[in-house]
Amino acid sequence: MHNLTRKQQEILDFLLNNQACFPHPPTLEELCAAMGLKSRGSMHHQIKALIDAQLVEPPERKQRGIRLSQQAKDWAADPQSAGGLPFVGSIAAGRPIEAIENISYLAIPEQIKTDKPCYVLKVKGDSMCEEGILDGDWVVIEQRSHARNGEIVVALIDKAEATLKFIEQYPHETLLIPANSKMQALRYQPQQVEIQGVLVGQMRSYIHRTPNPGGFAPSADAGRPGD
Amino acid sequence: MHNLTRKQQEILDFLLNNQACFPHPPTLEELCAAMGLKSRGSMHHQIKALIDAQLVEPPERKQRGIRLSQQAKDWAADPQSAGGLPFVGSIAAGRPIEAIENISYLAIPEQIKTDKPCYVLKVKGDSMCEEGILDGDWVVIEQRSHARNGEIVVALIDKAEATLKFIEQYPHETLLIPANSKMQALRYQPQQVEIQGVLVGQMRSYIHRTPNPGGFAPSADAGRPGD
DNA sequence: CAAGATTAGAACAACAATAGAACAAAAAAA
DNA sequence: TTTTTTTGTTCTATTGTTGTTCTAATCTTG
Repeated sequence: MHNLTRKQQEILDFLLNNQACFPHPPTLEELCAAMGLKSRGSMHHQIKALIDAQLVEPPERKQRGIRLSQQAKDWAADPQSAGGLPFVGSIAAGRPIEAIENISYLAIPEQIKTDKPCYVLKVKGDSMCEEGILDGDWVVIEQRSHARNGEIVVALIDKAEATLKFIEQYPHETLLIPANSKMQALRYQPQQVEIQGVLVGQMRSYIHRTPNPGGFAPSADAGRPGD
Repeated sequence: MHNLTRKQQEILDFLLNNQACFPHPPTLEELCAAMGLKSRGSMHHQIKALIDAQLVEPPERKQRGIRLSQQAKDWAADPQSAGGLPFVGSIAAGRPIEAIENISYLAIPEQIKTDKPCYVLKVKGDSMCEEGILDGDWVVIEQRSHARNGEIVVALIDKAEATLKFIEQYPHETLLIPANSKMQALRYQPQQVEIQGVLVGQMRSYIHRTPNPGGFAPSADAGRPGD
């Protein structure tokens, strides 16, 4: 996350500190003037880096000036949560993602996330239990809109329901496959299924967990030698 | 671990104490000026040692200034237990814990650890797969020598083999119960089993994971309609 | 003294930052 | 509408900065 050069940091700090000074988002030229540069191209080079770092909104070929991303503003408001990933809500098969009100940030170890933008969801339900993803687990999702077959994705179905499943995409249908032998794979038209991210990490707390959850209670007599 | 020379310690202290003074991470030259050296090369010689000691981020030929590693910052915040947890090795059922040479420290989220001393192990084997603990997962273990029935523990058997299992302790025997229906519970005399810690957290990376691991591959024909 | 630590200084390669030109899309003006 | 201006984008060449390596000299410590 902190792979900014010193100049990029300087520009970012400038944008954060002088946010109020500009009535409208500044253009490249205005920024050049404000920071003493003579070439728009040079400034763009720096801004591009900030866009890649998700700190400035990508303008998508419109001309509306340089605007800081929400992430950058959050980061300024709460430097503590720097590097943390947003915990955006919980996902239960068959419902929209249940967003939480106060977005909090979790410090996620490098090992279970990627360089790209990620977010965290809490899992509800057992549709992936045979993959070791249980009710109450956190999952780290890399934000992207495409996936390879066999990956586990957050899929939005008919723009209404969100679910965490294995995905298999074929020309004329998309399969969403649970990891629970009691459940069936779901068939959809490709255009019904919108990928919202791909699973890159998972974690679980055993601190407030009931000893034997999830229907996988280890029955003591399973293989228990007779006396 | 800390085989630093005097000068190296001095520079490290300087970096720790003056962290706030530098708006951006200092360059070698700035550090020279701040500490009264005249040669970048000399400063680099010292910084190199700190990089080797994992106390300064390796810049990988980028130019983003001298930045302390997370480990160094944690160490400063709490010299006793350095924020991150020690990753001490891997545990496979039926073998001693396989210690690794260079103990590294992982930053573990608050949510999956406790206030008490913890350490991290990598899991090998599928003996707990039905509890959602798969081969290759990391587990966070709270260091203690007793457990309640139904907790998952790191148990040392006959002072030789280590294993991760559910525990059930009775006056005259101790059961170590896997979460894998293909495996059997193990019976021991209480004095044969030494508890080395209790599971408090777990995490998993899907980044370098083969799509369908662990014998729980989602068979695409489970519920898949015929074409 | 001898070994190791520290330093200055030069030289180098990789990277970063810049200006400037040219282009395309959007917005504004005619 | 058409024309003009603004704005973001891309590209190249140039310059400056930074980390790195090396050598030799100096300092410290047992």
